[in-house]
Amino acid sequence: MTATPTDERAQQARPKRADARRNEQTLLDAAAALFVTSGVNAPVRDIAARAGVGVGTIYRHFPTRSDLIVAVFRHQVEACVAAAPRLLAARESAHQALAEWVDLFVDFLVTKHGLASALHGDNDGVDTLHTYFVGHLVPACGLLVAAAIATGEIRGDIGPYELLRAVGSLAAGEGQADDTAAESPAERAYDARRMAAVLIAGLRLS
Amino acid sequence: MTATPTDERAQQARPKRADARRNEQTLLDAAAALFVTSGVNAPVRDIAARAGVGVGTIYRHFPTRSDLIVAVFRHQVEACVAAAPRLLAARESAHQALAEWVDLFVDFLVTKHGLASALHGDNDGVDTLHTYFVGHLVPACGLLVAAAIATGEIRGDIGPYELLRAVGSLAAGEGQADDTAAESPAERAYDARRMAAVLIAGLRLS
DNA sequence: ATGGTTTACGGAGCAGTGTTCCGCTTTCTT
DNA sequence: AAGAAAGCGGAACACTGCTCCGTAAACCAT
Repeated sequence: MTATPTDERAQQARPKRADARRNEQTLLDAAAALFVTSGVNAPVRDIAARAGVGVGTIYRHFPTRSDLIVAVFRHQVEACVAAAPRLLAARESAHQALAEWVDLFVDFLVTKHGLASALHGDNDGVDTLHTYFVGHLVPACGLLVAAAIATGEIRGDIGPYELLRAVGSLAAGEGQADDTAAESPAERAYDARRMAAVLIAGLRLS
Repeated sequence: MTATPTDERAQQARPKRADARRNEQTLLDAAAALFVTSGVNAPVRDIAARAGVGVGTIYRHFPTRSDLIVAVFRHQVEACVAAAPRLLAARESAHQALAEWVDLFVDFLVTKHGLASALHGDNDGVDTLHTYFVGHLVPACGLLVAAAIATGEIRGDIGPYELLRAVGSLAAGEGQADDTAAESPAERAYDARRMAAVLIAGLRLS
């Protein structure tokens, strides 16, 4: 244990092979493209084929599908996290900031085919995905919730975790077979943003 | 087309064979039992094995998984439908009746492994399931919503269909890996009933 | 350059799904 | 009892996720 040089991983214990780095990026691009057209549950073989690699290569770089999804959406999640304090500072009311942030979050989820559903872990290795999202977004959401509680705008017995889960669930509902162009008054199509807004409204103290 | 006797199907054009009727019931029992232990996505082979029939027999009686699910839960859905007018008559406030009915509905969904998720149609032949639920529950929910709108208790721009979908989505969120026995104030575990209640509260006119 | 070592790749193959199809069995009718 | 109709069983196919290991590529020392 002399100086444990391996701890200094930042000093590239040994950089990955060139083709490995190239393949990782290629895979990310292929996955991102396929996620748009076929949703986050696109077959592994398809992603591999699109990237021009074998399936083994995918599993080496991204052991579980969650790892791949997280890698693809990392930037957008971080942007969402960063928006929380910004909104809080820019808006007059904390509740208003929370509402807008939730809208942002829902927008992010519904524009990715099945991302919200994937969060719901029907599958097995979804832990990574869930953990990542919770780990990053709960603090951001918590900031806004705490602020709104402090100003007495919303009830104090709802935690950011459950709120996030609820909003995520509402977002998962969108994207079904809903071609009722009729738009009749009482049978309006499902809109996750609207329902999320209702939920946030329900947080208010009477 | 003389008298078209086949139209009078109620007059048993020709009753199903005895073994067919027996198998259908056996399958329903087997499916119900397996749905409890393994969720509504239990493998077709398992259901067939438990009923002691071949997989072909399942597909003959229930062409899609939705048909089977609908058949298994028909009674409970009808009970839920029947509860709506009863609650409306028994409660002072329409909003209160709506809240209790939603609670009933959420309870029904969360006690069936993955039923709510199945409603969310990741799969293909979920149309039947979705159609059945919507067809029966939207009117029931609509009754309560209309009453609450009429009394001026809730906003008038939310339809029963989207409300039902939202509640179903919230219910789908429950049943994850959530063993946080800690129950810390801000990180409370997800409870679909609580969140559904918040949603219903959000319907109120300020 | 060259040889040896390490790293990474490819894709065949396994296991678990849903779904179809058709020869055989059971039931019903006469 | 015999023929016809209805129903059954499960092999077989298609499509998944995932593993494993022989082979190829990249790297490093000389």
